[in-house]
This record gives sequence, structure tokens and C-alpha cells, in this order.
Amino acid sequence: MVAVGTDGDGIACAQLDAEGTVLRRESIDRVALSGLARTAVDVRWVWSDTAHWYPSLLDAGVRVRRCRDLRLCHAILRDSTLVAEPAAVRAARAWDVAAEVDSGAAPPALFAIAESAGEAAPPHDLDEVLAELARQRDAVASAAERGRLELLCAAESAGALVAAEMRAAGLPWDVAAHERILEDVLGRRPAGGGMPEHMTALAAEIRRHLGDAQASLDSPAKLLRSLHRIGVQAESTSRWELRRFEHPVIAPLLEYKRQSRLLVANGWAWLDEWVHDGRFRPVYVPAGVVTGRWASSGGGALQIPRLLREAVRADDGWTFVVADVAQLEPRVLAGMSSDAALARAAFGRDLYAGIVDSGAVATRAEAKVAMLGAMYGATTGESGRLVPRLRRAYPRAMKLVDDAARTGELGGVVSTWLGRSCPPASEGWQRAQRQAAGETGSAMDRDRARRAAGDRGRFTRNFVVQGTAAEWALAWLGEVRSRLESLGSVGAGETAPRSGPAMADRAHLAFFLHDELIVHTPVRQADAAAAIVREAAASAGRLLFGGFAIDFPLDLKIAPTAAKE
DNA sequence: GGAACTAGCGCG
DNA sequence: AAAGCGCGCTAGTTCC
Repeated sequence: MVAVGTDGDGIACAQLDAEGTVLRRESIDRVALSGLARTAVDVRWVWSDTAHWYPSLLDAGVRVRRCRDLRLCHAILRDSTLVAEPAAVRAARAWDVAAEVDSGAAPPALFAIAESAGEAAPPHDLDEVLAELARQRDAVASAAERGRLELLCAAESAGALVAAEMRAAGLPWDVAAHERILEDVLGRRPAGGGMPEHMTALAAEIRRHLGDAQASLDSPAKLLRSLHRIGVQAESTSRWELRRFEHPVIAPLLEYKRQSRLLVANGWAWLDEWVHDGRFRPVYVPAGVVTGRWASSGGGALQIPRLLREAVRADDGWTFVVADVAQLEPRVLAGMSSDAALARAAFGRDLYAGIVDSGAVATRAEAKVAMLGAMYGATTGESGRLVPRLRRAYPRAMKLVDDAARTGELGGVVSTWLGRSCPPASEGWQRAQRQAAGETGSAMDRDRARRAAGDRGRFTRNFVVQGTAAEWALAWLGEVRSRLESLGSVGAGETAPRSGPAMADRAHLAFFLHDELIVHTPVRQADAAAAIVREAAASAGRLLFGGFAIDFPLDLKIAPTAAKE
């Protein structure tokens, strides 16, 4: 291990043995740091924050193999109920910082390590880095399931490397294809920044039906009043609500909303702002979601509409491996609960078909809403009605989510398979429960408290499943990343220079979204990359669930665009 | 003129 | 045909 941090005005490195004892410490300049990282390939780097240190190394053309991201691991260990002695980690409040929210306007300059003023950041000082590393080692050592926490910290740190690398590489984006889609759907781009052709025509038609040439279509409150005036008594202007009414205004209005959404979220302005030199480079925020899922900041990376997937196009001579896991969450639930019956239904491609085959429900559609209902906490409607059938068919799996919900309703904390714990009930939540339970609690207080308890129960019910699915995905991602490394580089004539100096010479991850990933690969490495993606999925399953036999089949294709056929 | 809010809809 | 989890983003609105 080599820890790196600031030291006065400069940078210093400390070489550590396996126990974390400092063997050597020396000042180092930034060029020498990237030189060291380039040559010392087997080192695990210990640093405050991957988002702070790694981009400049990538800009210098250097990948690192392994790291420990102290900021991310701090958050895990601070909150995990597996840690028996969390006091020291919890006391180190300087590490309680969320990810830097970089607007992403420009990649950080080479070796620019100064924080922008006022931006929260973890301590980068080497002495403090070493102190935090020691605290974290002690915390893990005190844990009941130390292997799980170690695995989680390693996977989380590997994910942080992937996030920085994917931003450096970017997602190959075909601007012309995107513009073709915009013109197909929206019509010609307005010259002076006005409304596109098709939207203009739809707006005129809608206003004619509304009998008001000035009607506002973009303000929900005003639009609702206009609809009421012509007898459409909708309660909101949402798509689901509007669909219930039969009136000639509805169809053009729904189409207008669809187009407006595309224009506003991913129109020409989005292209100008977010796609440069044939790459979309969003900021990924590992563990940005409370469950451990990634978030993103800027560009809406996690909300790219399916319609635009065909604008995701590989470089010349390169192609994609596009893969996603079918029904990840129920599979993970089977693994966590060792529910052999659910695991049996999960063998093969389609878990929902497996549930139907087991006789628990009659149709695939029923299996799906029932399973989602079980994991989200549905109580009413078709979904709520079907959940009891799953309870009979898969009692172990259902007990796990039901127990998580019960714990949450009572104000307790639940944890994922590898030990990420959910936040405790807020002060306001507990106050509401006390208020309702007390002598003076009114019916309204009790109602409010019951609702809050239910909300928290559904949150904790879903937390264990969503969070463990995020852990499986991190393990998959990390395995893909390290196995791609072994593919070796391609010749100078075959590189993808727009992917950045550190990523251009071989197959690399280009996109990740909860349960799917895209590898951008030279055509001649595509088959090998696809095999790696499959092997990594199997490996992730073994890593989390050991000998328990649960399948994680992939939908995988090798194709130059990300469009789903 | 900006912060904080809601509505609505995209993704899993 | 829609209630049940987690997000980010934009525009409109409200409030200071």
C-alpha cells in the first residue's frame, strides 16, 4: 500500500506494510507521483478521495489498479451496525463530507488539487490520511462480519476508480444521429430559439380545442384550469390522469408533453452543453444514493431516454458490449435469504416465468407486479392482492423483506448483505411516534405517525434489496474492470484517442446504470470483452453468496450502438 | 434577483 | 390500469 496526501505545500507518499505500518515516507512532486503510479502497478493506493486525486493521473495517461477511497469507506464504517466499535471513526467528523458536486463544466486541470473555495472536502493531509486509515482498520477489526465489510470497502473503492475512468473515457455519442432523432420527433430546429415545428403545430391544435389562443401549456396550474373550462375535470395534468379522459384535446396534449420533455431534457441545448468531441462525460457519484447506488451530477446521465440509445455509437474500428442483468433485485433477494424455491424459479433467463412455472401465480405480468409489490411494500391494488401468494411460495425471501419493513416501522436500522446500514429514523420521525403514543395524542397525530411508520417500513424493506443489488453490481463492475486490464493494449493505429490518454489503448467501461453496463472495445477484443462481462457476473454472484446457487443471467449483445432491438 | 418549493417525467 | 422504492433535471411558482 502507498498512501498519498498533502504535506505542507507539497505532496508526500508513505509506503505501508500489510499492517499499515509506515515503512518509508517521502516528499514527491506531481510528475514523480504519476511516474510512480505508472510503474508501481501492484500497489494499492490509499487516498482521501478518488474524485480528488485520480482525474489528474488519468489526464497524465495513468491508470491505477487498486485503491482505498477513505471518504467512501468512512461513510460505510461510520454507519454500519456490523461495526462493534465505531466511536473513533464517528468522531472523525472532518470525513463526513458528501461527494464534491462538480458541475462538470470542465475536467479538472492537470494536477490542480486546490479545492474551489468553500467546497466541502475530506482532509487530504497525509498525516490525517494515515490516521483515518488506522481508525478504519480498527473499525473493521471490531466487526462481526469483517470479511463482508472488507469486501464492501474494496468494491466501493474500485467503483470510485471506475467512475473517474468512465468520465475520462466518456460515452461515445453520435451527434448527427441524435440530431436526426430530434428532427424526426420534434421537427426542424427553430432558427431563433423558438419552438420546433411539430410542437408549434401541436400547440396550435391544443389551443384551438381549449378555445384560448393564449393558453399556457407549460404551467400545470394554468393548463389544469384551461382543461376544466372545456369540461375535462382532471385532477392533475400528469399523463396517467389525462389518459382517463376522452376528449379531442388529450391526444395532441400528451404528444406535446412527450415532445416538450425530449426538447427540454435532451434537446439541442443538451447536446451543446454535454457532448463535446463525440463524448458525453457525465459526473458519476458513487454511493450518491442512500442505498449505495450511484447518482450522477450534470447531464442526467442516469436518465438517458431509451429513444436516444441509438445515438450511443462506438468509434470506428470499435464496438460495444452492452449487458444488463435480468431481474437483479429478486435474484439478490433469493441469495440473501437462501430461498431455494425462489432460486429455483430464478434459474434460466426469466425469473418471472419461473415463478409462473412454480404455480404461485398465473401469468408473467402477475409475477412481476407481485414481486415488485413485495420489494416495494405494496398494500393495495392488484400488486398488494398478489403478494400473499408469493409469501406462501417463497416464505424465506418474503420473511426477509417483511422483517426489514417491520424493523423500519419500529424506528430501527437495517443493513445490506455486505453491511451498509440505512440512516436512523430522524428526530422528527421519533417525535411523531412519541406524540401519537402519548396520552395527549390526537387522532390526527396517530394517523400521521402511522403513515410515517409505514413510509419508513417501505423504505427499509426496499433498502436491503436495492442496496444489496447495488453491491452485486459493484462487484460485477469491479471484476469487469480488473479483467479488462488483462486484455492488453491494442496497437497505436487502433486506439480511441477521444477516450482520453489513460483509457484509449484497450477495451474499457464506458457506461454503468444500476444493473447494466457498456464496454467500449476494439472490434478484435469484443468477443473477449463479452466473455469477461459474463465471467464477471458469475464471479460477483460467488463473491457475495458463496456456495448458494443463484443465477445472474445477462442480456448481452455486441453491437456498435446501445439501442435495444 | 435568488433560494426553496412543487409538478411532472425520464431512468433503474 | 396503476400504487409501492430510489434518484436528477427543468420550468413554473412562491417567498424573501
